[in-house]
Amino acid sequence: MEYYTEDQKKIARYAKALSHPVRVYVMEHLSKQSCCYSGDLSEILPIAKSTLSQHLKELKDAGLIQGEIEIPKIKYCTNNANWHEAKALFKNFLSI
Amino acid sequence: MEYYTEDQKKIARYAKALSHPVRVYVMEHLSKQSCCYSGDLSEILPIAKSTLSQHLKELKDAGLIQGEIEIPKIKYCTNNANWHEAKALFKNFLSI
DNA sequence: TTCGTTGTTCGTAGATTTGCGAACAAAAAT
DNA sequence: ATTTTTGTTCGCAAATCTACGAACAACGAA
Repeated sequence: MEYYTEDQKKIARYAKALSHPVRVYVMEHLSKQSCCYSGDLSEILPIAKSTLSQHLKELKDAGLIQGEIEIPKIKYCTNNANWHEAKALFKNFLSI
Repeated sequence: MEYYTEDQKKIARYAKALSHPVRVYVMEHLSKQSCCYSGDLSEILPIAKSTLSQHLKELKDAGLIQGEIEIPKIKYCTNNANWHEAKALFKNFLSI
């Protein structure tokens, strides 16, 4: 038996990914410049590198961002397909 | 030192409130009929009454809903001021 | 080869979340 | 006074989240 729609589950999943100020910050940052390096964020945010890495992994697991190796760094960009899906889902959900 | 803006913190707070399918379901349900009773939801959703009560409390603590005593029931309604704030914040954040 | 840079993964700790049933509280109905 | 209805709170367990430093991996530079 399915009690929740796929959309409801997706909204909850994306909302969970955005349920921490660091991750909201990152997504907002990426909205402005589409890509950035972990090191850039690490200099700005008051958290350990390892903690930041975990937050980025959380966003990556939710599909909102993706990493691209650019030796010796990793370039993080928004995953546009999923980001647009998230936007559309929220737009509908919030009846905006 | 403030690292995150108030808006970022609010978005994270509201997102956290919406980070579970049950709570997305409830808000969607309330969007359609503005108010409902805990018992109504309890008949629909496959969770214990006590668990549902916790989810409603979570939404209440986040400010998205409010309860009104209507003996012997409690009528839950959306908290319109905060729901609109949440909409506006997400709208801006998602650049919709 | 050794060093420096970048960022992940590991190990750990404490807090929070999710879930349930049982117990409880408030008030109307019998 | 007892029962019924409605929903919360308590007590507990398991899982997840957040955070840190230390250790590690990959690779270019010296």
